[in-house]
Amino acid sequence: MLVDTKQRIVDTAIAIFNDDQSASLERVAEKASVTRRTLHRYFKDRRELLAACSKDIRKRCSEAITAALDNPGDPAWQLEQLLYAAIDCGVKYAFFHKLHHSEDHDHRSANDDCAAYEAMHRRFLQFIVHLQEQAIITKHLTAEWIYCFFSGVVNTAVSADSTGAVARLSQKQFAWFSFSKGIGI
Amino acid sequence: MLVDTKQRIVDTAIAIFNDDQSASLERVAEKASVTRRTLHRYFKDRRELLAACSKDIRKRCSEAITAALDNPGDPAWQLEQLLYAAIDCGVKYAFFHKLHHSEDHDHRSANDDCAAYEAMHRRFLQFIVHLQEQAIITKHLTAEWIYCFFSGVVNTAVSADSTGAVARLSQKQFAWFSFSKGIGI
DNA sequence: GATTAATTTCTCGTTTGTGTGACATTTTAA
DNA sequence: TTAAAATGTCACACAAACGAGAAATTAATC
Repeated sequence: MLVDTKQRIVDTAIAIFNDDQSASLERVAEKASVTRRTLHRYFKDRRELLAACSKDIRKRCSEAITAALDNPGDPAWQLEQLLYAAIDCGVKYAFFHKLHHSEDHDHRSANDDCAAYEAMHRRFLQFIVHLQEQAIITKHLTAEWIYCFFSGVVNTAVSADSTGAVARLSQKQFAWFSFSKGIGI
Repeated sequence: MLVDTKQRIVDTAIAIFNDDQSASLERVAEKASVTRRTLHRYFKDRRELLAACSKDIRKRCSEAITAALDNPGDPAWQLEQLLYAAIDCGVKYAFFHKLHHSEDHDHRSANDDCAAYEAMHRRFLQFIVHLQEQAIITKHLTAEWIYCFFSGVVNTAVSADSTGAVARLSQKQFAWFSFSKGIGI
C-alpha cells in the first residue's frame, strides 16, 4: 500500500464521525478511497472502527498535550505551546471531547480513553488554577470555563482552517491572541 | 395538544441533528415525546423536517441578531447584546452555521436560508470593520477571524451550559469577558 | 356528553446500511 | 517473473430506518 490504508481509514473516520456520529461506513470508506469491503477487512464492525479512532486520538492528542505540559519553561509560554499542540491535533482534539461527552459514554467503566481524558482534564485544571494563583491569568473566570474556552478556541481555529476563512499561517497567531487576552493574560 | 407539537418536534430535531446529522427520526420523535407516525404526519420526510428546522432557525436566530445590530447605542454595548442574543439562540445559532457550511449545501442556489445567512454574515463583518476603524477593537485580527471567534465563543457558552460545567448565570458574563478581551476591547 | 381533532398503535412494503463469503484483479516484494 | 499480500467486485442474508394506510384511543371544544 502506498500509504497506510488502515491509518487513512482511521483519520477519515475521525473527520467524518466528528461532524456526523452516525455517518454510514460507506461514506467513510468512500472518503478514504477504499471499498467498504476493505474497511471491513481492517475493522470487524463499527464498534471496532470507533475503538481504533479513540485509540488513535488518545495516542496523538493526549500525548502531545501531556508533552506540552511536561515541557519546562515560562508558564505562559507553556500554555501557548499547549494551545498550538491542540490545534495541531486539529479535529482529533475536538473528537476527543465529543467521545467523552457523548450520551452513551460510560464514565464509570474502566475505559482507557476515559482515563486518559480525565487525566488530561485534571492536569489542565490544575495548571490553570496554578496560573491563577500566580496572578498570571484572571481570577474572574472559573478554571472550568477556561477549559471550555480553550476547547472553543481550538475548535474555532480548526473550523476557520477547514473553511479557509483565515490564512493558515495566521491561524495559531490569532488563536493565541484571542485565547490569551480572553483569559486575562 | 398541550404545547405546539410541531414546534416541539422542530426544536428537538434541531438539538439532535446539531450533534448528529444522520440521527434516526425515531430518536427525534422519541425525544420529542411523540410517535414516529405523528412526526411523519407533520413532516412528510427527513428533507421536509430539515427545511422546517432551517426556517425556524432563520426566523429566531437571524432576526434576533439583526435586531441586536439595529439597536442603536454604544458600539461595544451593541456587540455585547449581539453576543447575548446569539447565546440565547443557543444551539440554533450553532446549527445555523453547520447547515450553511455542510457539504451538500449549495451556496449558489436561490435559497432563503442561505440568503439570510449571507446577509447576517455581511452585516457582521461590516460591523466589525467599523469597530476596527474606530479603534474600538484591535486591527491585529481579521474580521473573518473575529467572526469565527464569535461563533466559537457562542458554541463554548452553549456547550458549557449543556455539560453543566459552568453556572448558568455566569455563562454570559464569562463569554463576554473572554470575547471582548479576545478581540482587544 | 357528543363531536371533532390529534395522537397512538399496529401493520405493511420499501429502502438503506451492515457484515460476510467467494473470487478476480492489482500491487508489492522476493 | 512469480508468489504473496492487498484491494476490488459481486452476491447474499439480515437488521434498521423509512414512509404510509387504517383503525383504535385520547384530548380538546362546544
